[in-house]
Amino acid sequence: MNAANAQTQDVRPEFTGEVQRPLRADAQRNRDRIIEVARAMFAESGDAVALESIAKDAGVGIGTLYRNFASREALLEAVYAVELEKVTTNAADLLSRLDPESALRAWMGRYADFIAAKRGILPALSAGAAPGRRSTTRARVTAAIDTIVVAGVQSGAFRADVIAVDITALTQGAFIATSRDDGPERIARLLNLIVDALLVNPGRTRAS
Amino acid sequence: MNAANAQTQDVRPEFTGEVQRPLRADAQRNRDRIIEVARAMFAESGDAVALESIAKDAGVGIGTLYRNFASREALLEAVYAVELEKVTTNAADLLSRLDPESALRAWMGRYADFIAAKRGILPALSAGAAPGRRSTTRARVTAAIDTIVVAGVQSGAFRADVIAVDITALTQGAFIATSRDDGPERIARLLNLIVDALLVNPGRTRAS
DNA sequence: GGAATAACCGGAGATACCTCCAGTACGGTC
DNA sequence: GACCGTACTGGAGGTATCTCCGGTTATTCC
Repeated sequence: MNAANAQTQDVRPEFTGEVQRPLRADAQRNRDRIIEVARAMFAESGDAVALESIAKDAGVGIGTLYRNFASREALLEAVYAVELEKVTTNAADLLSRLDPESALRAWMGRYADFIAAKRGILPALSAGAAPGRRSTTRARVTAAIDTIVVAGVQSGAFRADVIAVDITALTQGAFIATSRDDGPERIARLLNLIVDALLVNPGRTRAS
Repeated sequence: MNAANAQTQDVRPEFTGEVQRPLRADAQRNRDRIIEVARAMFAESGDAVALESIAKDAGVGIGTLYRNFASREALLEAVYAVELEKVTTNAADLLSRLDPESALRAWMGRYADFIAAKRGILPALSAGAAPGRRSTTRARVTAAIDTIVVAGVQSGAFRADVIAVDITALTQGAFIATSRDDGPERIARLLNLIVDALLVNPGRTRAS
């Protein structure tokens, strides 16, 4: 059971925009309906909803749900993809108006707000780190961070030996390692520490 | 495993703040046997062992296992408690031989080695962050880190506004947010970033 | 030693996750 | 509009987690 074939190439990446091979019309309908129902049920009943009840409400069998979303985490990713997109695409905008350090802090603040509102996505973040899995969430977040990091390195504000993917790991790790009970100021402190670690000259921004 | 039992005796699941009566003799025997069997099976078959098979091998019902360990994570914590203790008690020793920064780096290295060897404990770390749960693992790790952090703040090497529990969160987050596939150098990079964030004058240790 | 009474046992059962595959129906072709 | 290949369906079933409670022991008190 543990030596299952990890090469399920049939797994379709959850990508809202582009489609690599169009689904059959009925399949696309089912897929859309599952996401829609899942979003509604997650919003109403929290993140502990049974996948079977989502499938039932969407009028499909559990098998159909699992064919589209290989795991609960994959479904979570798809459900929150639209809202996450707003956060990630914001990086370039922030960067055009702020210096890299401020942009990174601002971006992380928005990301933290998103996570705070959608804590149900945390299992997807954990799963994104797992060996075999592909996480589009993680890839998008890393891309957003990379935009800012590159700018910061070029401007000389950030250390040159820093990699965006490491910042993603630390940031998501900070979310996972804290709970809802910890207030937003706790998360803010952790994120500030992470940003401080990137700065060539961190002295000036240290306060609190 | 000779004197291992004495160590796990007082790690009762719930602490109510009151003095707790010792377990009944048969209950204590069962509890010890469960931990012993679990340790053996985790070591042999990895962390995906069914709890029912652990209970069976220990000669108890699944109900008895769950009465002693409210979840898989609680059992993992108990199993690895002895080895974790070696890591946490090491902090004071390192501190007596090294400056705070070096001690922290060395300690984190040992902690990382422990995690790498016992990756099965990671779910317990995640669970330790959950709202209602009490994690003795997390408390012990934080105590160890605190020892070093306090020394570093006093010596002026570390920022004064830093809290051990935040370092615990970032450190454990770094473990959770990476996978076994990421080599040890990946973890080392993340841990170094965390330590750098604490330093008042980080410039000198930055190399790579 | 022999009740009395907590404390503890253990496994059946409820629930959820995920897999598998025989059957169904879509969409291109003629 | 009928045919055919195949993409897709859906739910039964296997496995694991965790709960519940009638029954069984250990311990205490006489």
